[in-house]
Amino acid sequence: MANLDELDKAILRELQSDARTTNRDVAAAVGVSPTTALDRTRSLKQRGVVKGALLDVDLAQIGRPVQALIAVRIRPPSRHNIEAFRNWVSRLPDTLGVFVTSGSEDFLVHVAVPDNESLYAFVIDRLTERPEVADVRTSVVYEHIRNHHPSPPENTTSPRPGGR
Amino acid sequence: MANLDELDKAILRELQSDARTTNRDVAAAVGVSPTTALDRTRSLKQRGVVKGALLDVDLAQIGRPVQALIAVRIRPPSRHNIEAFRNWVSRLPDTLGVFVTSGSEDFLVHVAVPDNESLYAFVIDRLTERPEVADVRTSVVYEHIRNHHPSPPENTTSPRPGGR
DNA sequence: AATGAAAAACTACGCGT
DNA sequence: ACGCGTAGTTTTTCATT
Repeated sequence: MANLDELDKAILRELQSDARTTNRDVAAAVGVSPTTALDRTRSLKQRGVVKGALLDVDLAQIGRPVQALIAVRIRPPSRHNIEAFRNWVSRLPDTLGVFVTSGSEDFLVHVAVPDNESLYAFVIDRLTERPEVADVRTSVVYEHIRNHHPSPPENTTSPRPGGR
Repeated sequence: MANLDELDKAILRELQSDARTTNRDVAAAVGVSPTTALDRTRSLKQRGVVKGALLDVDLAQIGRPVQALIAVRIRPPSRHNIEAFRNWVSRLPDTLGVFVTSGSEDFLVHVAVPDNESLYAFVIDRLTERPEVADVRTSVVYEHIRNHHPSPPENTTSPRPGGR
Protein backbone atom coordinates (compact mmCIF):
# COMPACT_ATOMS: atom_id res chain seq x y z
CA MET A 1 0.00 0.00 0.00
CA ALA A 2 1.18 3.49 -0.86
CA ASN A 3 2.29 5.94 1.78
CA LEU A 4 0.23 9.07 1.39
CA ASP A 5 0.90 12.25 3.30
CA GLU A 6 -1.57 15.06 3.75
CA LEU A 7 -0.50 16.79 0.57
CA ASP A 8 -1.01 13.63 -1.47
CA LYS A 9 -4.46 13.18 0.04
CA ALA A 10 -5.40 16.78 -0.62
CA ILE A 11 -4.36 16.45 -4.26
CA LEU A 12 -6.35 13.22 -4.57
CA ARG A 13 -9.42 14.93 -3.18
CA GLU A 14 -9.10 17.77 -5.67
CA LEU A 15 -8.70 15.48 -8.65
CA GLN A 16 -11.49 13.18 -7.48
CA SER A 17 -13.94 16.05 -7.60
CA ASP A 18 -12.87 16.73 -11.19
CA ALA A 19 -10.13 14.72 -12.82
CA ARG A 20 -9.64 17.46 -15.39
CA THR A 21 -8.79 20.21 -12.93
CA THR A 22 -5.71 21.97 -14.23
CA ASN A 23 -2.50 21.45 -12.32
CA ARG A 24 -2.40 25.16 -11.65
CA ASP A 25 -5.82 25.03 -9.95
CA VAL A 26 -4.90 21.93 -7.98
CA ALA A 27 -1.81 23.74 -6.75
CA ALA A 28 -3.82 26.78 -5.70
CA ALA A 29 -6.44 24.63 -3.96
CA VAL A 30 -3.93 22.69 -1.88
CA GLY A 31 -1.61 25.64 -1.28
CA VAL A 32 1.62 24.67 -3.02
CA SER A 33 3.38 25.80 -6.17
CA PRO A 34 2.34 24.33 -9.53
CA THR A 35 5.70 22.62 -9.73
CA THR A 36 5.18 20.79 -6.47
CA ALA A 37 1.63 19.86 -7.37
CA LEU A 38 2.84 18.45 -10.67
CA ASP A 39 5.62 16.47 -8.98
CA ARG A 40 3.16 14.94 -6.53
CA THR A 41 0.53 14.22 -9.14
CA ARG A 42 3.07 12.44 -11.29
CA SER A 43 4.30 10.50 -8.30
CA LEU A 44 0.77 9.33 -7.53
CA LYS A 45 0.39 8.14 -11.09
CA GLN A 46 3.80 6.53 -11.15
CA ARG A 47 3.20 4.68 -7.88
CA GLY A 48 -0.08 3.34 -9.23
CA VAL A 49 -2.27 5.15 -6.72
CA VAL A 50 -3.90 6.92 -9.63
CA LYS A 51 -4.59 4.52 -12.48
CA GLY A 52 -6.01 7.09 -14.85
CA ALA A 53 -8.92 9.38 -15.53
CA LEU A 54 -12.31 8.08 -16.60
CA LEU A 55 -15.08 9.83 -18.46
CA ASP A 56 -18.37 9.92 -16.59
CA VAL A 57 -20.96 9.33 -19.30
CA ASP A 58 -24.72 9.52 -18.76
CA LEU A 59 -25.95 6.06 -19.71
CA ALA A 60 -29.48 7.23 -20.44
CA GLN A 61 -28.12 9.87 -22.82
CA ILE A 62 -26.24 7.28 -24.86
CA GLY A 63 -29.28 5.07 -25.17
CA ARG A 64 -28.84 2.66 -22.25
CA PRO A 65 -31.34 3.82 -19.65
CA VAL A 66 -32.14 0.39 -18.16
CA GLN A 67 -29.72 -1.17 -15.69
CA ALA A 68 -29.82 -4.57 -14.06
CA LEU A 69 -27.79 -6.82 -11.83
CA ILE A 70 -27.77 -10.45 -12.86
CA ALA A 71 -26.67 -13.05 -10.34
CA VAL A 72 -25.17 -16.05 -12.08
CA ARG A 73 -24.37 -19.48 -10.73
CA ILE A 74 -21.76 -21.50 -12.57
CA ARG A 75 -21.81 -25.31 -12.37
CA PRO A 76 -19.41 -26.86 -11.84
CA PRO A 77 -17.64 -23.83 -10.36
CA SER A 78 -14.22 -24.92 -11.53
CA ARG A 79 -11.47 -22.44 -12.24
CA HIS A 80 -11.82 -23.22 -15.91
CA ASN A 81 -15.52 -22.43 -15.97
CA ILE A 82 -15.24 -19.37 -13.76
CA GLU A 83 -12.49 -17.79 -15.82
CA ALA A 84 -14.11 -18.65 -19.12
CA PHE A 85 -17.39 -17.06 -18.09
CA ARG A 86 -15.68 -14.03 -16.58
CA ASN A 87 -13.68 -13.35 -19.72
CA TRP A 88 -16.67 -13.81 -21.94
CA VAL A 89 -19.21 -11.76 -20.02
CA SER A 90 -16.88 -8.87 -19.20
CA ARG A 91 -16.37 -8.23 -22.91
CA LEU A 92 -20.02 -7.97 -23.89
CA PRO A 93 -21.01 -4.45 -24.94
CA ASP A 94 -23.96 -4.38 -22.51
CA THR A 95 -21.75 -5.21 -19.54
CA LEU A 96 -20.77 -2.34 -17.26
CA GLY A 97 -19.04 -4.45 -14.67
CA VAL A 98 -18.60 -7.91 -13.26
CA PHE A 99 -18.31 -8.84 -9.60
CA VAL A 100 -16.75 -12.20 -8.86
CA THR A 101 -18.11 -13.07 -5.44
CA SER A 102 -18.26 -15.54 -2.63
CA GLY A 103 -21.64 -16.69 -1.42
CA SER A 104 -24.41 -18.60 -3.11
CA GLU A 105 -23.82 -16.91 -6.48
CA ASP A 106 -20.55 -16.84 -8.35
CA PHE A 107 -21.04 -13.67 -10.39
CA LEU A 108 -22.99 -10.49 -10.32
CA VAL A 109 -23.11 -8.94 -13.77
CA HIS A 110 -24.01 -5.26 -14.00
CA VAL A 111 -25.51 -4.39 -17.36
CA ALA A 112 -26.98 -1.32 -19.06
CA VAL A 113 -29.35 -1.89 -21.97
CA PRO A 114 -31.70 0.19 -24.12
CA ASP A 115 -34.94 -1.26 -22.76
CA ASN A 116 -36.56 -4.13 -20.89
CA GLU A 117 -36.80 -6.20 -24.03
CA SER A 118 -33.05 -6.01 -24.52
CA LEU A 119 -32.57 -7.01 -20.91
CA TYR A 120 -34.76 -10.05 -21.36
CA ALA A 121 -32.92 -10.94 -24.55
CA PHE A 122 -29.58 -10.56 -22.79
CA VAL A 123 -30.63 -13.02 -20.10
CA ILE A 124 -32.44 -15.66 -22.13
CA ASP A 125 -30.41 -15.46 -25.35
CA ARG A 126 -26.89 -14.48 -24.43
CA LEU A 127 -26.34 -15.85 -20.95
CA THR A 128 -28.00 -19.19 -21.53
CA GLU A 129 -25.85 -19.87 -24.56
CA ARG A 130 -23.05 -20.58 -22.07
CA PRO A 131 -23.21 -24.21 -20.94
CA GLU A 132 -21.52 -23.47 -17.59
CA VAL A 133 -24.36 -21.12 -16.56
CA ALA A 134 -26.52 -23.15 -14.17
CA ASP A 135 -28.78 -20.46 -12.78
CA VAL A 136 -29.60 -16.81 -13.35
CA ARG A 137 -31.45 -14.29 -11.20
CA THR A 138 -32.15 -10.82 -12.57
CA SER A 139 -32.79 -7.68 -10.52
CA VAL A 140 -33.65 -4.40 -12.17
CA VAL A 141 -31.62 -1.47 -10.83
CA TYR A 142 -33.92 1.45 -10.05
CA GLU A 143 -31.08 3.68 -9.04
CA HIS A 144 -27.32 3.44 -8.87
CA ILE A 145 -25.61 5.92 -6.59
CA ARG A 146 -21.85 6.08 -6.72
CA ASN A 147 -19.40 7.58 -4.30
CA HIS A 148 -16.64 8.93 -6.51
CA HIS A 149 -14.49 10.01 -3.61
CA PRO A 150 -13.07 6.94 -1.91
CA SER A 151 -10.57 8.14 0.66
CA PRO A 152 -7.88 6.44 2.69
CA PRO A 153 -9.14 5.10 6.03
CA GLU A 154 -8.91 7.56 8.91
CA ASN A 155 -6.25 5.85 10.98
CA THR A 156 -3.69 5.68 8.21
CA THR A 157 -1.57 8.49 9.61
CA SER A 158 1.58 6.43 9.44
CA PRO A 159 4.29 8.75 8.19
CA ARG A 160 6.90 7.18 6.02
CA PRO A 161 9.20 4.84 7.97
CA GLY A 162 12.00 6.90 9.41
CA GLY A 163 10.12 10.07 8.56
CA ARG A 164 10.20 13.00 10.98
CA MET B 1 -31.67 10.77 -25.25
CA ALA B 2 -28.93 12.70 -27.00
CA ASN B 3 -28.42 12.52 -30.72
CA LEU B 4 -24.87 11.47 -31.36
CA ASP B 5 -23.27 11.45 -34.78
CA GLU B 6 -20.15 9.53 -35.69
CA LEU B 7 -17.87 12.39 -34.69
CA ASP B 8 -19.46 12.63 -31.26
CA LYS B 9 -19.06 8.91 -30.77
CA ALA B 10 -15.45 8.98 -31.90
CA ILE B 11 -14.68 11.77 -29.44
CA LEU B 12 -16.42 9.86 -26.66
CA ARG B 13 -14.33 6.79 -27.43
CA GLU B 14 -11.12 8.79 -27.26
CA LEU B 15 -11.98 10.44 -23.97
CA GLN B 16 -13.22 7.18 -22.48
CA SER B 17 -9.85 5.59 -22.99
CA ASP B 18 -8.27 8.53 -21.15
CA ALA B 19 -10.34 11.42 -19.92
CA ARG B 20 -7.23 13.59 -19.74
CA THR B 21 -6.30 13.30 -23.39
CA THR B 22 -5.54 16.81 -24.63
CA ASN B 23 -8.02 18.36 -26.98
CA ARG B 24 -5.30 18.61 -29.55
CA ASP B 25 -4.73 14.83 -29.42
CA VAL B 26 -8.44 14.10 -29.53
CA ALA B 27 -8.69 16.25 -32.63
CA ALA B 28 -5.81 14.45 -34.29
CA ALA B 29 -7.23 11.03 -33.38
CA VAL B 30 -10.65 11.72 -34.83
CA GLY B 31 -9.38 13.75 -37.79
CA VAL B 32 -10.74 17.24 -37.22
CA SER B 33 -9.26 20.53 -36.16
CA PRO B 34 -8.74 21.29 -32.47
CA THR B 35 -11.44 23.92 -32.66
CA THR B 36 -14.04 21.47 -33.91
CA ALA B 37 -13.02 18.89 -31.34
CA LEU B 38 -13.33 21.48 -28.59
CA ASP B 39 -16.75 22.61 -29.83
CA ARG B 40 -18.01 19.04 -29.85
CA THR B 41 -16.52 18.15 -26.50
CA ARG B 42 -18.09 21.20 -24.94
CA SER B 43 -21.41 20.36 -26.55
CA LEU B 44 -21.28 16.83 -25.11
CA LYS B 45 -20.71 18.28 -21.68
CA GLN B 46 -23.36 20.92 -22.08
CA ARG B 47 -25.95 18.38 -23.26
CA GLY B 48 -25.21 16.21 -20.24
CA VAL B 49 -23.86 13.29 -22.24
CA VAL B 50 -20.56 13.75 -20.42
CA LYS B 51 -21.12 14.41 -16.74
CA GLY B 52 -17.48 14.90 -15.87
CA ALA B 53 -14.14 13.20 -15.49
CA LEU B 54 -13.43 10.80 -12.64
CA LEU B 55 -10.15 9.81 -11.14
CA ASP B 56 -9.47 6.09 -11.26
CA VAL B 57 -7.87 5.37 -7.89
CA ASP B 58 -6.41 2.01 -6.88
CA LEU B 59 -8.40 1.06 -3.80
CA ALA B 60 -5.73 -1.28 -2.47
CA GLN B 61 -3.16 1.49 -2.71
CA ILE B 62 -5.24 3.83 -0.57
CA GLY B 63 -5.72 1.19 2.09
CA ARG B 64 -9.04 -0.38 1.10
CA PRO B 65 -8.12 -3.70 -0.46
CA VAL B 66 -11.21 -5.66 0.66
CA GLN B 67 -14.45 -5.24 -1.27
CA ALA B 68 -17.85 -6.68 -0.56
CA LEU B 69 -21.43 -6.55 -1.75
CA ILE B 70 -24.00 -6.46 1.00
CA ALA B 71 -27.59 -7.30 0.13
CA VAL B 72 -29.98 -5.51 2.46
CA ARG B 73 -33.66 -6.06 3.06
CA ILE B 74 -35.66 -3.17 4.48
CA ARG B 75 -38.82 -3.86 6.46
CA PRO B 76 -41.29 -2.39 5.97
CA PRO B 77 -40.11 -1.32 2.49
CA SER B 78 -41.92 1.99 2.59
CA ARG B 79 -40.72 4.98 0.67
CA HIS B 80 -39.75 6.61 3.91
CA ASN B 81 -37.57 3.71 4.99
CA ILE B 82 -36.05 3.15 1.57
CA GLU B 83 -35.05 6.76 1.11
CA ALA B 84 -33.76 7.12 4.63
CA PHE B 85 -31.55 4.09 4.32
CA ARG B 86 -30.34 5.07 0.86
CA ASN B 87 -29.35 8.55 1.97
CA TRP B 88 -27.62 7.25 5.06
CA VAL B 89 -25.68 4.38 3.52
CA SER B 90 -24.58 6.23 0.41
CA ARG B 91 -22.76 8.79 2.57
CA LEU B 92 -20.68 6.36 4.60
CA PRO B 93 -16.97 6.59 3.83
CA ASP B 94 -16.70 2.83 3.19
CA THR B 95 -19.46 2.89 0.58
CA LEU B 96 -18.40 2.82 -3.05
CA GLY B 97 -21.86 2.54 -4.49
CA VAL B 98 -25.46 1.66 -3.78
CA PHE B 99 -27.80 -0.24 -6.07
CA VAL B 100 -31.50 0.16 -5.38
CA THR B 101 -33.02 -2.96 -6.86
CA SER B 102 -36.12 -4.97 -7.52
CA GLY B 103 -36.19 -8.59 -6.40
CA SER B 104 -35.94 -10.20 -3.01
CA GLU B 105 -33.46 -7.62 -1.70
CA ASP B 106 -33.99 -3.88 -1.68
CA PHE B 107 -30.37 -2.72 -1.74
CA LEU B 108 -26.98 -3.92 -2.76
CA VAL B 109 -24.28 -1.92 -1.04
CA HIS B 110 -20.80 -2.02 -2.54
CA VAL B 111 -18.13 -1.29 0.05
CA ALA B 112 -14.34 -1.14 0.19
CA VAL B 113 -12.70 -1.57 3.58
CA PRO B 114 -9.18 -2.03 4.96
CA ASP B 115 -9.61 -5.65 6.04
CA ASN B 116 -12.05 -8.40 6.91
CA GLU B 117 -12.41 -7.15 10.45
CA SER B 118 -13.57 -3.76 9.19
CA LEU B 119 -16.03 -5.50 6.92
CA TYR B 120 -17.46 -7.46 9.79
CA ALA B 121 -17.66 -4.31 11.89
CA PHE B 122 -19.41 -2.48 9.06
CA VAL B 123 -22.07 -5.16 8.84
CA ILE B 124 -22.70 -5.88 12.51
CA ASP B 125 -22.07 -2.41 13.96
CA ARG B 126 -23.05 0.12 11.34
CA LEU B 127 -25.79 -1.54 9.32
CA THR B 128 -27.63 -3.03 12.25
CA GLU B 129 -27.86 0.32 14.00
CA ARG B 130 -30.56 1.14 11.47
CA PRO B 131 -33.94 -0.11 12.68
CA GLU B 132 -35.34 -0.47 9.14
CA VAL B 133 -32.67 -3.06 8.23
CA ALA B 134 -34.42 -6.42 8.45
CA ASP B 135 -31.87 -8.68 6.85
CA VAL B 136 -28.30 -8.57 5.57
CA ARG B 137 -26.34 -10.93 3.36
CA THR B 138 -22.65 -10.28 2.72
CA SER B 139 -20.64 -11.50 -0.26
CA VAL B 140 -16.93 -10.86 -0.51
CA VAL B 141 -15.87 -9.52 -3.91
CA TYR B 142 -12.86 -11.44 -5.17
CA GLU B 143 -12.56 -9.36 -8.29
CA HIS B 144 -14.35 -6.39 -9.78
CA ILE B 145 -13.90 -5.91 -13.49
CA ARG B 146 -15.23 -2.73 -15.00
CA ASN B 147 -15.96 -1.86 -18.56
CA HIS B 148 -15.07 1.81 -18.80
CA HIS B 149 -16.20 2.14 -22.39
CA PRO B 150 -19.98 1.97 -22.50
CA SER B 151 -21.03 2.78 -26.04
CA PRO B 152 -24.33 3.67 -27.64
CA PRO B 153 -26.27 0.61 -28.86
CA GLU B 154 -25.51 -0.43 -32.43
CA ASN B 155 -28.84 0.41 -34.06
CA THR B 156 -28.88 4.01 -32.87
CA THR B 157 -27.89 5.45 -36.22
CA SER B 158 -30.71 7.99 -36.23
CA PRO B 159 -29.26 11.25 -37.50
CA ARG B 160 -30.64 14.37 -35.92
CA PRO B 161 -34.17 15.12 -37.17
CA GLY B 162 -33.85 17.25 -40.27
CA GLY B 163 -30.12 16.65 -40.28
CA ARG B 164 -28.34 16.01 -43.56
C1' DA C 1 -15.33 23.72 -39.72
C1' DA C 2 -10.64 25.64 -40.18
C1' DT C 3 -6.89 29.24 -39.57
C1' DG C 4 -3.89 31.85 -36.89
C1' DA C 5 -2.72 34.65 -33.00
C1' DA C 6 -3.13 35.67 -28.01
C1' DA C 7 -3.64 33.75 -23.42
C1' DA C 8 -3.09 30.04 -20.39
C1' DA C 9 -1.07 25.90 -18.85
C1' DC C 10 2.48 22.47 -18.77
C1' DT C 11 7.04 20.88 -17.79
C1' DA C 12 12.25 20.71 -17.53
C1' DC C 13 15.88 22.44 -15.01
C1' DG C 14 18.41 24.34 -11.48
C1' DC C 15 18.43 26.57 -6.90
C1' DG C 16 17.68 26.75 -2.07
C1' DT C 17 16.25 24.63 2.21
C1' DA D 1 14.51 14.45 -0.26
C1' DC D 2 11.40 18.17 -0.99
C1' DG D 3 9.50 22.49 -2.52
C1' DC D 4 9.97 26.61 -5.54
C1' DG D 5 10.84 30.09 -9.50
C1' DT D 6 12.14 30.87 -14.17
C1' DA D 7 11.82 30.14 -18.84
C1' DG D 8 10.86 27.51 -23.03
C1' DT D 9 7.33 24.71 -25.10
C1' DT D 10 2.76 23.06 -25.78
C1' DT D 11 -2.10 23.58 -25.39
C1' DT D 12 -6.24 25.98 -25.10
C1' DT D 13 -9.18 29.44 -26.66
C1' DC D 14 -11.42 32.79 -29.55
C1' DA D 15 -12.08 36.12 -33.31
C1' DT D 16 -12.34 35.81 -38.06
C1' DT D 17 -13.05 33.64 -42.57
